[in-house]
Amino acid sequence: MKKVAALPTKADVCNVPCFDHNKVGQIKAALAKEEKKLPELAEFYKLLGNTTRLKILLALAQGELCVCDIAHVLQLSTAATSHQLKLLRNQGWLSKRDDGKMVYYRLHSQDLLKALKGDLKMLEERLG
Amino acid sequence: MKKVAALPTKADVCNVPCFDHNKVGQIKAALAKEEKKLPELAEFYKLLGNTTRLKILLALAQGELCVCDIAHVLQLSTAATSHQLKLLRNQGWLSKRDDGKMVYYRLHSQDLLKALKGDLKMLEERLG
DNA sequence: TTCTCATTTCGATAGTTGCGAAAATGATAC
DNA sequence: GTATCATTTTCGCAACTATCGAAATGAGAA
Repeated sequence: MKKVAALPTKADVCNVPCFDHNKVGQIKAALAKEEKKLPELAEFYKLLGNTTRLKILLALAQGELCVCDIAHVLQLSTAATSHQLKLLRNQGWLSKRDDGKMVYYRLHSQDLLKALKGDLKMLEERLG
Repeated sequence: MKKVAALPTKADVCNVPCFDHNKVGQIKAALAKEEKKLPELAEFYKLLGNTTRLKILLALAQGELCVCDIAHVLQLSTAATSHQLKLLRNQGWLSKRDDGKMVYYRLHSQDLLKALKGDLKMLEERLG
């Protein structure tokens, strides 16, 4: 019966004639497994959905940099830069190295960069 | 002189001693080319930074679906579903096919799905 | 101590988002 | 024609989020 939680009563009979029980059930089943990973994937994409953070990643692709120099590349305050770096660090994409007063950041691995370049290439190559 | 717009005067002499002119200049030059593509890339990631839209894409990976069935898979109203579909369509990732009153959506190509699966795999495989 | 680079906390503002309600569209059926 | 149906669109909002400045705090260097 009630497969749809949001529409408690007569959802499948009266309100939504086009609703195909079987198909929807099938799709839901197929999605069930992948569904668990979607929040993490979405968080990942949210993190990358920002030009400042993308710029940081591309800058660090050139080698490690101190916060101050990153800030100058971004033309941003060190506080704001530090905040963005923290977001990237929190999801495990950056490593830091302390050297006296300075802190140097670098990419934790090349995997992210590879994915990023792959996506960019896909965007550039598509027709429409 | 004034390379940094946000810090009009004496930015490079007094306020920011750690600032390495050469390095920053190098990085900026290296980024110049890729920088133009970043807004588009960020828009792409923003679009994917949402579990509902990711779910739509995975659902359509199974084959074309009408709005109504997608809405049921998502447990969302048709209006809300239509809105999300439009966002995906606007960036060229979906095609639609009219059949009488119904409208069927499908993935415009498999490229997006491939990229998505690639990113997901990368997330799953990383150590940290 | 004092200076410096970096981080963190707080706060505010600006901006975005996701969706409901309702009107509009466009096709079918009667 | 009218009625109905699936979808789209417009409007608007309430809630959430993001980004950053200012200032306090850490932590190392001199």
